[in-house]
Amino acid sequence: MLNLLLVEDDIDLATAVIDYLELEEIQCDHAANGLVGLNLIEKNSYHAIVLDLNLPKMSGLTVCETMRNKGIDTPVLMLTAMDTLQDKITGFDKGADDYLVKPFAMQELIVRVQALARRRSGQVNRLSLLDLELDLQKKQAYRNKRPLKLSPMALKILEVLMRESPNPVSRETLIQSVWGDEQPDSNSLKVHIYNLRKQVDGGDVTTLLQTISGYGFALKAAE
Amino acid sequence: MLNLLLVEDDIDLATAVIDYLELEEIQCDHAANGLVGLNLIEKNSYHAIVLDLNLPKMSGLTVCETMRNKGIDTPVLMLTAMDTLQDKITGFDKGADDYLVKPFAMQELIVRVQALARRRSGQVNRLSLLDLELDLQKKQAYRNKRPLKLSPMALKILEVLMRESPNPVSRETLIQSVWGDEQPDSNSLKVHIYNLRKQVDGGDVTTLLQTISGYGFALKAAE
DNA sequence: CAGCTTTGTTAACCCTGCCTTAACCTACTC
DNA sequence: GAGTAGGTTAAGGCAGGGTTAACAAAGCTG
Repeated sequence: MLNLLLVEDDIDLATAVIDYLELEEIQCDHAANGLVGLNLIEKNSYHAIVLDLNLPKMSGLTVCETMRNKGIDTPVLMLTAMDTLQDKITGFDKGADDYLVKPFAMQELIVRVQALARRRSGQVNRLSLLDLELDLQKKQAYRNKRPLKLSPMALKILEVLMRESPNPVSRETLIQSVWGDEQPDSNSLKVHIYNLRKQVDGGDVTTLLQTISGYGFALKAAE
Repeated sequence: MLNLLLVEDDIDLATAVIDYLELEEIQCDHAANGLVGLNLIEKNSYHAIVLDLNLPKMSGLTVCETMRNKGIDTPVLMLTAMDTLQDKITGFDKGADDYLVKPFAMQELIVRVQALARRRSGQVNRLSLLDLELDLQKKQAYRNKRPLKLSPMALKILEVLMRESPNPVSRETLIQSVWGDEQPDSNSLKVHIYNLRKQVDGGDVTTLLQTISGYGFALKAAE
């Protein structure tokens, strides 16, 4: 299920959007000004953010720019009445992923947000990275067309890594997304990574599963 | 440099777009019908695809749907005169990432395509200073496009310096922001700065990491 | 249901690479 | 030429990551 944040000071519009999203079974937090929005963004993890630009306390542009500078890459859809070309260019320049001008059709907001969130929360049923492929329906991965023998848990880890590729995934988020809340209290992850690596990179020339020291792991071609 | 595919049967429009993209130094292949487009998509790898919907041989919607089913997840921007809500919903449903209605401003096409491509390549948030760049997601810095080999601690130091650039940072604040409260009681910082400098300025003409005698360090071009 | 296989967890150990530390070097100042 | 600030090197400790094996749990199979 999608988990959004709406940052919008017009209460009427905000409740309308939230009500509508609920019908679509989309969970949605709400912040009424820029500062509160930024705090929520830093504290929580959302699939996407719908951001009004004309906000009290801190403008939406500043919110977006600030979160990007802090390394938060959640997709942002800017929602505003400012419709000149220059406004749009500025919005994308500050790190927006999409830009929707008021007034808008509720349905369009929804499909655009879903499009933004889609890559991460997985409607795609086949992922690929160079010669590494993952078929999520068959639960089968291939390296260079050769099928890999992966345990269910190794598959989950591979899926998370491939979705984030080429960005690294921290140990915590990896553990969180694979084990959920109750986590093994030992080096299980190390062993799974080891086994995964043996399958993915074993015997092949180019190594894809890189260790990011002190942080986590990343799937990408070595630099 | 970006590498796009434009699938568009209106030759006048296509050449106009391509000419414009060239001014922005964006490389762009062109296909005049859906089938040719799909072939190119399968054969090559693009950063993003601009797809007209009303095409000879095979409609843009079919092209998009087919490539998604084959596991190709290149971002797609649909470009069409069909502007009803239902058209847009259908477009996103078939796997589009963005949807732009004709007529459109060339600049808007460009910024939207760039937004799609940068998200896919994971380059959403970067700090940069001349030819020195820091990708906060990848936890990777580049000098003149060459990746730098930095330890986790060197990376933290670089991040602090880049955020303050071109202002100098005092030793105390640098130590405070990297080590926090319990600090090494020796010349650790000196060594880290040395290693950092070797990576950042090593072998390059312009030095960026300047020493402010008696105070600290600054990242900027030499006077 | 017994025995086999597959999978996940845990512990133990090894090893690499990072951080610290100290010592020495250089340049500049008084 | 001693003092000081910063630069350069090398050594050692240690943590974190890699590797292995043993065991437990769960699934299959005859």
